[in-house]
Amino acid sequence: MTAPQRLIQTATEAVPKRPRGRPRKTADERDDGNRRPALLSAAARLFRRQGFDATSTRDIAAAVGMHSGSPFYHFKSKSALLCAVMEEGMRSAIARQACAVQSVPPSPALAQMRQLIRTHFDTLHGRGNDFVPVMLYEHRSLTDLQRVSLSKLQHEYEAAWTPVLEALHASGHLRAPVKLSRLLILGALSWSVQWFSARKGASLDELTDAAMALFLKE
Amino acid sequence: MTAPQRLIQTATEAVPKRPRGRPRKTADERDDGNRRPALLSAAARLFRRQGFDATSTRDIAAAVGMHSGSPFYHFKSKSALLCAVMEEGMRSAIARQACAVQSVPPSPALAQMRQLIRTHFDTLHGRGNDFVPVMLYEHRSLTDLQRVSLSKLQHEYEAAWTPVLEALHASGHLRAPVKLSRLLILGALSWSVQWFSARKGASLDELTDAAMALFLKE
DNA sequence: CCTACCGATCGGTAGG
DNA sequence: CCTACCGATCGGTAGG
Repeated sequence: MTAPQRLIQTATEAVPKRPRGRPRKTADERDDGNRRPALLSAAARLFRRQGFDATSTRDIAAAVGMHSGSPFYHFKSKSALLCAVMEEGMRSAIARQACAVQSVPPSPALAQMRQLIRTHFDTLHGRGNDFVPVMLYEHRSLTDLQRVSLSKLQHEYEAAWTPVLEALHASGHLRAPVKLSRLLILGALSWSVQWFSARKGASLDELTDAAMALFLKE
Repeated sequence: MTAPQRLIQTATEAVPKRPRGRPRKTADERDDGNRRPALLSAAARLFRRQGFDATSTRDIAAAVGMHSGSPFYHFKSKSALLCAVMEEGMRSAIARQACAVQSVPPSPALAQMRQLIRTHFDTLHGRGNDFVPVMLYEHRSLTDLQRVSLSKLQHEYEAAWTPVLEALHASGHLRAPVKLSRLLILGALSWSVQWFSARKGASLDELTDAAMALFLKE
C-alpha cells in the first residue's frame, strides 16, 4: 500500500503537489500487476506436481524469482492463490469449451458429444494445462466460501453437457438417465489424470474414440 | 523394545530366571498388538474426512486415546500408517470382490459385471469403508517404495475385471477396447467418491443400474 | 505406551 | 516487492 515514492518525498520537505487523481504508474511500479500470472502458472505447475500441501509458498516464490514473503503481496493467503488457480482454470476451460461447441453444427448430437469429450481431454492433458487438474485434486483445501464461489463456474462448465446428453438420450444413443450419465461420464474422463501419459499408451484421439464407443450406442 | 518388566527386575537383585523362549504376555502387555486396528480405523476415517496432510499424528493419537508420540510405537512413520490403511483397504476389497464374483454363475457375463460394479460401490460407499477412498485420494503421499508394494494389490483387484470385460466384448455388449474400457469404467465408478451422498440422490442400486445402462449395449 | 522434547518448516506480517 | 521476523505446528525420537 505504501507507495515507493513516499521515501523520496520525505527527504525533501517542500515538494510540488502531484496532479490529482490516481498517480500514473512509473517504470518502477510496472511489476505491480503483471507478476500475478507468473505466480499463478508457477503455483499451478507445482500444485499439480507435488500437491497443495507439499508445496510451500516459498517454493512458489522461488519459482518466479521472488523472496519468501512476496507472494502475499499479490494474494492474501495460500488458499486464495489456490482458488485463483482454479478459477483461472475453469474460466479458460469454459472458453475453450464454448469455442469448440460453436465450431460444430448442433444437428448431429454425436459430433457435439465428441467435441465435448475431446475438449475435456485437452483441458486435462494439454501442454501447460495444469489449472483444472489442480482443481480436481485439491478441492478439499479450499475454504467453504471459496468452494461456493467456484461452484458457479463448475456448474457453467457442466451445463454445456446437459442438452447434448438429452438429445442423445432422445435419439436412443444414450440409455442411462441423463443426470447420472453426466456424473459418470465426467468422472471417467476426469479420472484419466490419474493414469494418462502423453508419452505412452493411447493418444487423446484414441481415448476420445474409446469413450464414444463405451458410452454411446450404435 | 525395552520390556516393561525390566523396570521391576532391576529393583530386586536376585530374581528367579524367567522360562526360556518368548515371554508370555501379561495382562499389562495385552495392548501391544491389538491397538493397531484401532489406529488404522481412526486414521482411515480422519484421512478421508480431512485429507492426509491436514490430519496430524496427534489427531489420530487423540482419536484412540493415546498420547502424541505413541502412534510411532506401532508405525515407523506417518506415511507407513497411510500405506497400512491402503493395504488393509485393498485386501478387504479384494476379499469382498472374490466373494461376490463366486456367488454368481460365470455364464452370463452381464450378471458378473453387475456384481463387480455393485461391489465396487460398496467398497467406496459402504459404512466404515474409508480405506479405499483414502487410497484414491492420497496416492501421492506415499513414498515410491510404498507405491510399488501397493501396486501389486491394485493389479490384483483390477485383474478381476478383465475376463468379464473380454467376455462382454466378445458377445458384443462392449464395443470399446477392453483395456481402455477398464480404465474409463473404474474411473467413472471411483469418481463417485466426489459426489455420491448416501442421504440424497440415487441409491447404490440405482447407480449400478445407470452404470450398466451407460457402459453396455443391449 | 507415556514423558518430555527437538529441529525444521511453514504461513503470514510489519515496516519500509 | 524485500527484509527480518514471529508464533504455531508438526513429525519424530530418547529414555524409560
